Amino acid sequence: MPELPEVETVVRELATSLPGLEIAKVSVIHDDLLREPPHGFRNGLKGARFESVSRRGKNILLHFFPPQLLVVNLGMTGQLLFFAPHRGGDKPDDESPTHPGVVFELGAGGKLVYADIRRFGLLRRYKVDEWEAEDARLGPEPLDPALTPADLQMRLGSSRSPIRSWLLDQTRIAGIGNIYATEALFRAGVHPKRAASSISTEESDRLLTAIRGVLSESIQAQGTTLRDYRTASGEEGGFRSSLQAYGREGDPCRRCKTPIQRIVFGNRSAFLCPSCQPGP
DNA sequence: AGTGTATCCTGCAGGC
DNA sequence: TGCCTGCAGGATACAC
Repeated sequence: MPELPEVETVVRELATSLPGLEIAKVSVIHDDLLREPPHGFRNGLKGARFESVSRRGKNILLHFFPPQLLVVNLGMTGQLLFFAPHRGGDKPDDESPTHPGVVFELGAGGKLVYADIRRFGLLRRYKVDEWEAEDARLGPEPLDPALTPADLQMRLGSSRSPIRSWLLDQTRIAGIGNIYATEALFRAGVHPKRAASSISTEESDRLLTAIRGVLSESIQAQGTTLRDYRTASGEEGGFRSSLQAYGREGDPCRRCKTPIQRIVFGNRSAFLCPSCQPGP
């Protein structure tokens, strides 16, 4: 679930609540979520003050003072939940996540909880320059106006990989996952198995428009909840009912009524309308 | 350079 | 009710 719109939603919420708060205590429940020993992680973050929150691709960037970053990738089922300080009468048990992985107790009495059922997520600390090196490995942001249709086509031009695989590759373009790749290709009328290099100028224009449309509409709806995704305040995203292809195998295409088809390649399901998205 | 496969892990839906 | 299989938003590593 957590693709660009879901991550953006979480980031926007956290950006209104975390800055200025200090980490009072760190509890690591599942150390397989980290890339370093838990004691180093705890000691490195205790006393750190949140400065800002931002996003890069599908990564949540928590910026601290003194300068360092905590970069959170939600994997498949990760949640980053903010709990404001309690007042009398609250029942914390009702809102406690079922699969906490790391708990940050905040100076003001609130807490930030990373929860993750499958634990494919990752919490990594970086020095600022270390992160810059990682950042440089990611492709451009699809919503960045600096990315032009001509840029996209130039990047596509050199690759013979299927366009769906190309879109999922974070080093080529950052933030797109299986749901939004599926939806954008449907909107653009491009078959998921078409070679990236075979995409025409007109098609890459349509594709970029479709990518931006589906991502920004989903951000408006606070993302897509299939099962586990929640915003930082625990809400479900509302974009699921707007999906036109993803998960709709056998259902009629909303444009032409042809049954939506499911195919599998690259170890992932792809959904398409065989009529609106003619084969490679 | 690409692709197919496997891995990490848990939970749920569907078939029997 | 229970057991089994397949499948899931992601990232990465491997052999070919």
